Amino acid sequence: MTSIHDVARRTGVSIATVSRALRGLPNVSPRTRELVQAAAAELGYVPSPSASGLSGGRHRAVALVIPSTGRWFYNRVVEGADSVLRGEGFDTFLVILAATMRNRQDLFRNALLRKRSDAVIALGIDFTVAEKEELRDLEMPAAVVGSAVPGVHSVGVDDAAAATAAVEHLLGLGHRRIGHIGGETAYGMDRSVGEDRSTAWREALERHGIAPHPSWHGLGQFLMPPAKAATTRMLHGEEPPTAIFAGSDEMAFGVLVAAAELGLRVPEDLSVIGIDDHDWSESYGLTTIRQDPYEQGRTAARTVLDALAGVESPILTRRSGFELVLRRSTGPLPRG
Amino acid sequence: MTSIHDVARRTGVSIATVSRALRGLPNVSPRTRELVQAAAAELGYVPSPSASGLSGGRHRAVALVIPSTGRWFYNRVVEGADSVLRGEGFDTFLVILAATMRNRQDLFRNALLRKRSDAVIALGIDFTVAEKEELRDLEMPAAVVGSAVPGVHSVGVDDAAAATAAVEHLLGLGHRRIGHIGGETAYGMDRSVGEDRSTAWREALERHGIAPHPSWHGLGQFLMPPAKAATTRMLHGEEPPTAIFAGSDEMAFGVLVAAAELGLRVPEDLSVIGIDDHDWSESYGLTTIRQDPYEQGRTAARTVLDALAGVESPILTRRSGFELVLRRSTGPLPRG
DNA sequence: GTGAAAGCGCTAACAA
DNA sequence: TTGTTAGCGCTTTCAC
Repeated sequence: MTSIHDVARRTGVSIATVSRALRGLPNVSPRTRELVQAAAAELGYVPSPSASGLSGGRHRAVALVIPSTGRWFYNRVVEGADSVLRGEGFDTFLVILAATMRNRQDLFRNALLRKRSDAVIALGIDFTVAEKEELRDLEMPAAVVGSAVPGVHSVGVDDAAAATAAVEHLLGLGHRRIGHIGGETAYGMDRSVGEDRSTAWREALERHGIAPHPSWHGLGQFLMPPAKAATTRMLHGEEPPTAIFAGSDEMAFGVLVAAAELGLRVPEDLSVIGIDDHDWSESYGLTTIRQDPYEQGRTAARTVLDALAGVESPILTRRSGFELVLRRSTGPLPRG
Repeated sequence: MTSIHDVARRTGVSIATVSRALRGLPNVSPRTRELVQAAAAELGYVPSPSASGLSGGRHRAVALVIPSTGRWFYNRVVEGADSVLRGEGFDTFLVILAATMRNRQDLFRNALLRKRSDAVIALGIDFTVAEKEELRDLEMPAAVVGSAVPGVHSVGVDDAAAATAAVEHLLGLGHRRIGHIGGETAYGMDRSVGEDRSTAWREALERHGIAPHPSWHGLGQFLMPPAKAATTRMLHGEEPPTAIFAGSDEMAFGVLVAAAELGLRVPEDLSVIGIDDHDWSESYGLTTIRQDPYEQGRTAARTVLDALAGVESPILTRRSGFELVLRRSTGPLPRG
């Protein structure tokens, strides 16, 4: 494993100069810098993260905290964040909050995390009050993806607006009995995302003078199987809806499967809309509100990287865009 | 950030003793050890991975190399591996082989990876010959999940056997026109997994005197959308199959969606079987060959951890189990 | 059973 | 512009 000394020896300069040259610091003559860079490349030298972490406090790693690996959204964010991090020479290490609460004690106060990484990106997590404070008081850059935490950088769609757009689409098609499969109860999930979407659904209906029937609100935990089950129950209820707004595309898939099993045609008998534009949505012909988690991950990564570089942007809550994608799963309310 | 010195001061012993006590090394009196452990707990002391990495060469981290985050199988393996790693105090850091080849140069020779982690777990990767050698010659423990690499620890199902079981199931139901949606062409994937399954399909048919029609073999890239597209083409061909064996459940979902769109009833008009037992398969009523990637991840993690502890097991290729899970997507060939 | 001291490979003053 | 030096927080001889 070649060290900084090897590069120094090879170039005839001191290790301090090698360090400066390689990190792009000033006070290095262009010629020296070139020489050093050439030697480093030739020798395949890569600075030891342990050593620089110890001495300079820079570990060249950021922690990515996710509730689980099981949802499309998280995976996309992880890939997005990792792509810019790796591009800048940072490693990404994963903190998966398993179903067991164990890993979650003092989540952000956790010394290991702090001793190993330079920044934290946390996604879609239903933070406790204590955790929000920990996050805010963390002595390193942090960003959250999904929901806003006061005092911390965040990226995400405006959930209320996105959900409203979905419901308005159904209302515009003439539907009035509009059900909703929400995700707000899942453990460890960002509660506010699910709640904001559900609240927006309810309020949109009420604005149009519709009082949602209690059976129109099902709980899908942001997962396909429970969404399917909830939909089946809903469609068996009295006054079944003619349209369903699912809080995520994965839940919308569950709605579609449930409908198919009951022999309902989509969109003739039931219109379905989701949020996300999952990789599979086009194949399902699912109408949805598209958002871009990959880009959100990239933005979060850039934010913490900027902060590490001293470029502290004042913008705290960043809203990423969304758009309605029309496909085959929604249609006008048939004249009854 | 409390350091080893704080613990030493608090206990009145030297830092060397603290180090020994905490790591469970011999030559520490029981009483001292207790005192040290108590003080460490009280102070919330966690050894700095950078420092121990630098001095002792133990980083307490393992690299998890995955092609992408987009497939269920990988995610399950990652969660499984992470669960045991974290349990032993190791961090998991991710190396995602993006679609761009960039990250892949000298994959396992990559100094950064070696300077940061104690072991490597690589999954489902279509290794080049050079990479297989790098992996074998790596001066740290390694394990692969999915396919066997000669000379390296590996875990995975016997793909040929699992695929054969799937096809035999369809044959047993009387089907003879059995199509296959395979995954062997996807970039960056472990080619042998897809190929082994496809070969097994072909051989099973041939053993029964059936010459598979060329149109019966579609390419699904281990992803749902291309699997759906390939299925649609296959079912539109001459001599459409009465049953389809998909190389993974995600591809089987694509088959189901394609069939539904064409108005085919499952299993009356088309039987479908997959491999995996994906989280969603039960909701789809999909008959499948179940395997357990979570457990495979755990096994891989234990293997490298054992090796790090000096317990080098001689078993190189570990076969993990599979079983047929009967659901509603397969049925007897209707008498034509 | 325990401590002192030398390093691991870097970064960050401070000199020159 | 460059080099020297003192750590960063541990592990690991080697003494005691």
